[in-house]
Amino acid sequence: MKLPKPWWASGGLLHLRLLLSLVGLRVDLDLCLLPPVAALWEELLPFFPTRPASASNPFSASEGWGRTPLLPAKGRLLHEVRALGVPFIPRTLVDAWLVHSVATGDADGTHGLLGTAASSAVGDGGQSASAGGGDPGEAHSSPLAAEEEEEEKAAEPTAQVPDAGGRGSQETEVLSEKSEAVDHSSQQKENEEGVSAQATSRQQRKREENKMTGASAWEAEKIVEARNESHLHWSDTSFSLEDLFQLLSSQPEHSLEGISVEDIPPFLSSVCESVNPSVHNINLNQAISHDVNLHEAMLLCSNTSIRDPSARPSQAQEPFLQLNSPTSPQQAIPAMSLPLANNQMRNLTSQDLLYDLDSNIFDGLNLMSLATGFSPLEVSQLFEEPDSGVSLNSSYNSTSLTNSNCTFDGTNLGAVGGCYPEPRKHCHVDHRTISGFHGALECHQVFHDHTYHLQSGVPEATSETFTWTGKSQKISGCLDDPDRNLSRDEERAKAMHIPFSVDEIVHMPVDSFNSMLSRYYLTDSQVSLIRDIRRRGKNKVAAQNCRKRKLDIILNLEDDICNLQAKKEALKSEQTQWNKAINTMRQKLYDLYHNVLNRLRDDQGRPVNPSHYALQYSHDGTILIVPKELVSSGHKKEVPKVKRERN
DNA sequence: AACCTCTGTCATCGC
DNA sequence: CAGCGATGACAGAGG
Repeated sequence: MKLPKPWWASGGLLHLRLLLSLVGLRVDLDLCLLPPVAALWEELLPFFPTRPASASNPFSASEGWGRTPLLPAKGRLLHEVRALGVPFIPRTLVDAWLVHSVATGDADGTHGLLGTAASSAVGDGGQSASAGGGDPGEAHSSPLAAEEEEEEKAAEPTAQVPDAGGRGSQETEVLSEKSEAVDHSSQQKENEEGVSAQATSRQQRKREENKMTGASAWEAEKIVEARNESHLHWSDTSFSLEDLFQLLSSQPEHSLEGISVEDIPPFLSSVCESVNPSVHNINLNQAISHDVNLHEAMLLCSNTSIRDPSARPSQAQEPFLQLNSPTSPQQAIPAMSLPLANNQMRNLTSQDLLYDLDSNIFDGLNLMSLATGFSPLEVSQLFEEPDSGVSLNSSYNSTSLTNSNCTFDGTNLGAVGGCYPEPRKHCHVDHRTISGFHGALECHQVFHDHTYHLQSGVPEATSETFTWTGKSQKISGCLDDPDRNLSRDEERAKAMHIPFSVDEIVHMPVDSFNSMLSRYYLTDSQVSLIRDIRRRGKNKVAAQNCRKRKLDIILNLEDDICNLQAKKEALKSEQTQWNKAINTMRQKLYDLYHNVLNRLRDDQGRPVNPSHYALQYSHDGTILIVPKELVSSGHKKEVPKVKRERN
């Protein structure tokens, strides 16, 4: 029978990963332990593009999607385990391997990953799993004998789906490596050659199966061990789609049961509902059939009602990269609405603000992604919840630095040229009152006029009329009073019979002043006094302007303090919201963790006690299911890699 | 009387 | 070099 082109060769594995992510099983568990996955496969399979038309049941071996000889290995392994009297009856190949390796005390090399310490651990786990029980009503009465029979049948030659350079070749290689001692690379190279490789692998498998049936028990055990080893290698690579089918088909009591979306772990549902509480039905079919990326798929439930995915096709792809992009921060967080306007985001702290936020928040996201096994992209979706209160686009009404016009250069200050601050004439500013401000948030926008009017030619701007405080007011009020108290210079000028007023002397232009001195006959003392009066007068105005500028600088600095404090408060509020979101995510992670562990079943269908097993995330991206005793006893490095998935 | 603020003045610097 | 503005420092007036 000519088999169709393996559809996983054209992106099927991506669909697999997408599906696993959708069902919240990014952690690569032993999938045969998870009946809902099989159910989900059954439901989602029609949406894969090149699914063979004849394969109405992908789990059926008769359609060419049959099981590999891995399953007989499992059967024999189970048989051995049962013969060893291990109380914990494994339901999966991995469990069988674990129990077998422990019970046989093979603690070295590949088999001894658990170590001797694992013996009691697994035993306890098995007992506790039996004792811990869970729901006895869910107990599956799956006789091992029937399973073994089925697996023995599965030892028959089955057509291996060719997969040029794919996982099929790896399996073929695995199956034949013990009997033929074929080099991996050469085998893979052969498989890449197409039909000839397919025929070769088939012949090798036949030979091995013949060996399996005809070999002695010792040989069979060696083969089992070899397969266990190869299974480790195989699991080191990844979990192929066909393997999934085979494992699922090895447990017919699970493969066809309970096909419903409800079997999907609640993680995705919670995510979608959190994004849009009104949307309760997850359109998984749409998510899959559209061949969307994971980000969009997880947002489909909300995109249909909230956003138009086509409106921002690029935003959904690399939000984190865009977020760190200094060019378009408003695009960086399209769905988030932090309480800062986009322009203010640029104006205020700009990239530093975003960087600080990113380093805190998205480090947290990345950490969470590490902890959960979800990508930061997926984790980030949780923060797009509209009810999270985290908003990047919501307007943040604060006085910005740009409005403060904190420019202290001489041009804006108007210092050069001797300008008076016009508003100061009409608005008496009590600096002590303003200085009493200690960063209260109710600080107002202060418009400081830094322009100082020219003194020259402006008689009202003289020292006598300048209404600053105290003495100046007294002086200005006595301008036209002949009995007013004269200033010292006025008194001196009056005593020296200077024919000009002090105001004229001070504010007269230099040329006019010089010509005036030349036109009148004046003694040297008079000229000296006139020059001193002019000098002191000008210096007095200059001192006033200087003090005014100094005051304005102080006021501007206080405004800056006010603005910065307001921003600080806003950032604190923002941080609080992010912390809430992180806590929400942490709780979801906790729930997901227990949800995954609760889906594990022992041989009697009872849930595995989550208190005895743990998901261990290693640095290389693998996720291990290990007994907690091993984790706590510090044998992490000896823990066998039950399953792994590489992102 | 002590303290503070305001103002004027001087000395100095830089343009 | 003179003129001028800016500014620190000081002193006196006034509160």
